[in-house]
Amino acid sequence: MALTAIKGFNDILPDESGRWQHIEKSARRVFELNGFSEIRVPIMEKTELFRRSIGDATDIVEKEMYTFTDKGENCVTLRPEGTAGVMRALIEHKLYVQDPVAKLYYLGPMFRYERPQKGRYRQFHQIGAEITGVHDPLADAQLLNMLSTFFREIGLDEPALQINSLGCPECRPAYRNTLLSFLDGRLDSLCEDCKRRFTTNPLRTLDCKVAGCIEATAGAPAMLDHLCRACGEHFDGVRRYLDLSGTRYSLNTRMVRGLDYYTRTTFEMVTCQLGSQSAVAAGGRYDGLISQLGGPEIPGIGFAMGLERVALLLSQREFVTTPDLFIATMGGGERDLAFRLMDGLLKSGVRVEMDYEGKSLKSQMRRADKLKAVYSVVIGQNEVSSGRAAFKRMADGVVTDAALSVDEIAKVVKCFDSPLK
RNA sequence: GUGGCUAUGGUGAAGCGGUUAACACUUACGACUGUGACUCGUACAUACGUGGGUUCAAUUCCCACUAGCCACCCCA
Repeated sequence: MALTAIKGFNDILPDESGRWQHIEKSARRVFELNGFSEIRVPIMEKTELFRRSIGDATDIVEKEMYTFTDKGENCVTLRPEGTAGVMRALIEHKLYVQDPVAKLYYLGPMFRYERPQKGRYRQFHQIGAEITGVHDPLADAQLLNMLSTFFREIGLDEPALQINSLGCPECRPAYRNTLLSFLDGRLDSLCEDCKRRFTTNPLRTLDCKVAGCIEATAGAPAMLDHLCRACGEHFDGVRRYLDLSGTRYSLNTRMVRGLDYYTRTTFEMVTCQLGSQSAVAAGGRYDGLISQLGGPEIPGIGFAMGLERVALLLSQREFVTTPDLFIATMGGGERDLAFRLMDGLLKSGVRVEMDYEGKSLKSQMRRADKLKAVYSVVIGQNEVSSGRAAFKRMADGVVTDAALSVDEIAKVVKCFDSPLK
């Protein structure tokens, strides 16, 4: 095959797009119910934005970004995540002036140059939501509750919510030192990766999957036990509100984050059904990010979920739209009448299909069956002269006689319309 | 960036040195010329990822490349 898609860039074919639309529609409904508005931001930004927000030393910025110089000599990057662009827009348009609290959601493609594997591609899609301008843990809890509700709405019991707190610039450094001295004594029993992480990102060791490391860090100090007073109270507040709203969660004191901007509350929706890509959605609080990007001191919290992963969890489910009526014709002059009827029915909201190429009646009926049309009708000379036709309900073969007018046909077809449509 | 596995039609696959490259699904047409589903029949890979090599002979063995998948790293 001469021309193929780029590695890690996938087509979403018609048999999958229904599932994607189901996810997107549900997200919009749940988020808008919670008072979130959609924001649409560019998929490319100045590279500087991501370096400043995600963190220069993170893997994303160091080796995974699609960065290039455009024809005007600007260094630009295909967005590897959504929060940075949304915060840039918030600051650029001073959205916080009119309303100090912003609740925004976005959806669209993100790009990361990684080695593709299950549930992880170079172009992938996220739906995310952000609340800015609220310090109170009530915001954290509402966001988490909304996320859980979303998963319930699309029909998934999994994934499960896990939460943690990463503290703030006040208490994290001290904890980091505590952890370092703990690990220092056990360096020998850690895996090669973790030995490297000891200097680069010691918190990550808590998240290591190697058995030896899990054993060695069994009694490791947890950030949760080392939070400063303010962070501790905040986290207690989050938990209290989660309980009040009946949002189920568990603590995961070993959860860490890949982006530098996170503070305090962090969370993940995890599943065990997706191999190593256990996080279906993740996020946290980023109280320092907006000021770091040149905006005012405004706190924020948000999450992003990976649509490919959600779609994978939903992959057993069918999402197809079927025609209400298939019009078969005998050929010749009836096709004009059939086409006019189809046009009228389509305009009144009835999903109609008819044969395009003058195939045999048998072929047409087979097609009606394959498309899972609810009704079929054959129009030939008899029907043209009588002005009536037999509408056959495909599921059980029951036939209803009706006049060949848009209104009459719509009545027949609609009365069988399931309330789900 | 590092490993492992795999590459046969629209799809799922059998074949593992000489075959008309099975079988099933899908698709098309027909048996049933004004009615689908079930059944039956017919048709549908000059072709086995690409390039080399071994051999009288390679889809089958070897090498390289490329692609895909899975895992690591990291992440949603």
